[in-house]
Amino acid sequence: MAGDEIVSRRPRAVTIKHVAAEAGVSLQTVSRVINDGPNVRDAIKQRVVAAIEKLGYVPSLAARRMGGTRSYLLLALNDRDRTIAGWQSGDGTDWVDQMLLGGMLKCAEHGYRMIFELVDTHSLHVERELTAALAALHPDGVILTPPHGDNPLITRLLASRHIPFARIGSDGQAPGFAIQMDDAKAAAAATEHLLLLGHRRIGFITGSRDYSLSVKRLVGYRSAMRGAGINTRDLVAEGDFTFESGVKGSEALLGLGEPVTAILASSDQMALAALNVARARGLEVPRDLSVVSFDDTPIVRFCAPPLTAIRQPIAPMTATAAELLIRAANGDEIEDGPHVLPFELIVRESTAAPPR
Amino acid sequence: MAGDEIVSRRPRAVTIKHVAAEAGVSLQTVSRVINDGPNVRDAIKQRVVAAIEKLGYVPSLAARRMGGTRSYLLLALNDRDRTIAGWQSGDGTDWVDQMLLGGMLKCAEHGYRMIFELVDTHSLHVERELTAALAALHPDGVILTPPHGDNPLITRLLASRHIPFARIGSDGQAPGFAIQMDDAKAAAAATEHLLLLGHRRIGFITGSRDYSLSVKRLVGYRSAMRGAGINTRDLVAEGDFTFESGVKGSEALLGLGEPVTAILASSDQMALAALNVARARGLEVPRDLSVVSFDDTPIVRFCAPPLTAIRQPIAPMTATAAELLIRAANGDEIEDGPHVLPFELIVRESTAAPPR
DNA sequence: TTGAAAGCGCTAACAC
DNA sequence: GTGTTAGCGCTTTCAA
Repeated sequence: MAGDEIVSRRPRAVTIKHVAAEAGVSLQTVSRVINDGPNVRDAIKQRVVAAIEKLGYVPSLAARRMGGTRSYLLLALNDRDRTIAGWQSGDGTDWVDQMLLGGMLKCAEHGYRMIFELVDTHSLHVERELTAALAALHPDGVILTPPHGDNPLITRLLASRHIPFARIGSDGQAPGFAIQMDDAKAAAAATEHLLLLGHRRIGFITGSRDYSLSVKRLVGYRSAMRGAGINTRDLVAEGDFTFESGVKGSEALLGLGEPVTAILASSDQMALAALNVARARGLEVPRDLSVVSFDDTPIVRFCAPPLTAIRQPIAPMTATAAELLIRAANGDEIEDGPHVLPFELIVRESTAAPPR
Repeated sequence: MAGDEIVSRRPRAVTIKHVAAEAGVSLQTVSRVINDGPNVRDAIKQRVVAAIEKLGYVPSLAARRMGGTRSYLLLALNDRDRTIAGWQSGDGTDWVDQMLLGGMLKCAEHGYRMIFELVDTHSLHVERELTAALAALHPDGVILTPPHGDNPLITRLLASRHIPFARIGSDGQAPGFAIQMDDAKAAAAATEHLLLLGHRRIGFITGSRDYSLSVKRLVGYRSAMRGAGINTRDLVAEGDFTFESGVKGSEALLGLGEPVTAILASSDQMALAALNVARARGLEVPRDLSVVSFDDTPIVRFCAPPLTAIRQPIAPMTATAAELLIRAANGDEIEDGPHVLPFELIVRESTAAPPR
């Protein structure tokens, strides 16, 4: 170990200086090459690139953030309570996974990282929590998932600080990039699928009021029903996406004087609940009752019977969010939204013609 | 907007300077308070804390990393191919979610963040990929999930750079903190559960050879069978955790001259495959065939019938990993491992006495 | 027990 | 086109 006294405690990594020395140019020139800046002759660029290759140089995010105006970080915000509850109960929802799939991979393409955080949308401290995360990380953009995109405390704070943000599954009439699927059209499509099978008593279980998309889905369902000349007065049950609320809603709809023959549920958990309630009442799905889910999560594919469902493009929406934010950080002009991504109606074995 | 010319383009956040000025002390004193350092009188500490509160100051991670020796970042590494394939196919595995649950929340307790990355364990570029992530982020520690913890290219690189790392589900005889459940004992427990029900022809489908825990599970199964005086010569099928390999393995085991009456599968996907193969052969579970899964993921709870399964403590293991790494970054002495966390055998409806 | 000075690795602004 | 300088917000080191 002779000579090792010279080795500093903090092992020095390859920095821009080493590259500059290796290529025989100034720091600034290396910086320009890294950032694809103008005013570098091709020959020099080659030399720098070669030096970077040779030394295996990768710039430090922290240093870039300190020197410059960007952090190469995107912050993805999810609702704390709902997310943790879902993880702990193992509810089988893959929202977060799909977000990672879309967001992480898109970030990686551009040298960005996506950092996941949980904040309490209902807490009085939302602003404090968010401020703290912003101060610690200085993200170049923030991705808001429902219901955060509909929370004015959050959107106003972000807007006032001029931090670009994207709202997934949230309305177009506000600051921030709106990225959505057409929830109304999706609900209408699901309803029409049931109408086409011959159903007329089609019940709808809504999502939580915190989510603007809950309303849009209800609107889509109502318009499809109205188009078929059916009154929906007694056919709507209020839910909040949870299994329990799905149980309540299903029982209400199946306990009507003239019970429903089909249930369109605004979440996978509520659809599963409908399945359970039906079974408890001796109803067979889809023979006696058709069920449609609004989430196409793994469990609705593996449950018995596999459920007909609307597939939300969560990964593509998150990828789009990341891309818009990165482009915004690059100073690009972004086309006006809302950015609407296509849904899919996936027909499986939980829907059939009504009994009789 | 008069006076706004003074506002810089880059909106200045609250920094340590502001806090120092507000409290009437030097930067250094504020830094000491933030870092819980020694040599600060209580009265002064109070003043600083009050100033921090008042201004809503939160230190910038990037600046702390630049100035000091730590980044307050932990890097969690997952296998790229397997993870992405799982996300895209919606296989219902909640490994990543459970890691986030355990890791993120533990990090948050200590002002740390966990950053998720995917690297290709089989690629020739593992080292390049990992080096790049290390250079960009300078994490204070790395969490390795299977099979990365068993990849010497990765562990050696980390060890040589003196970056603390934790290996989840990997063996104790190597550098890095080993965090595991007792895979052998778990396999034995599952086997004994089946033996107790009266089974003797118990088939086992192994996991991928890349994973050291695959071997340990096989060992546990074998020892339990040996204890019951049963020869396992024809009872072991090789799988790789995937559904397809589960189909193959199940078919082999059910196609034996004297077919198995129970299958212990090393993953949820393979257990599901066993269920499918059984159904295709007109076998009813658990009447004609018992099935035990080695993952307790949401789908094995929602499938029909819900599967008896070993529950791996993924969230607690990840939390432990994060905690050990953070303590290591704090310079604490860490007790010798391996750190073994308890598993659970959860009996559901897929296991019963053998036919006849 | 406190403060002052230096420097981390990079980018921005400007000079050449 | 290219290089020089200053400074980002902290921690470290050393002096007081």
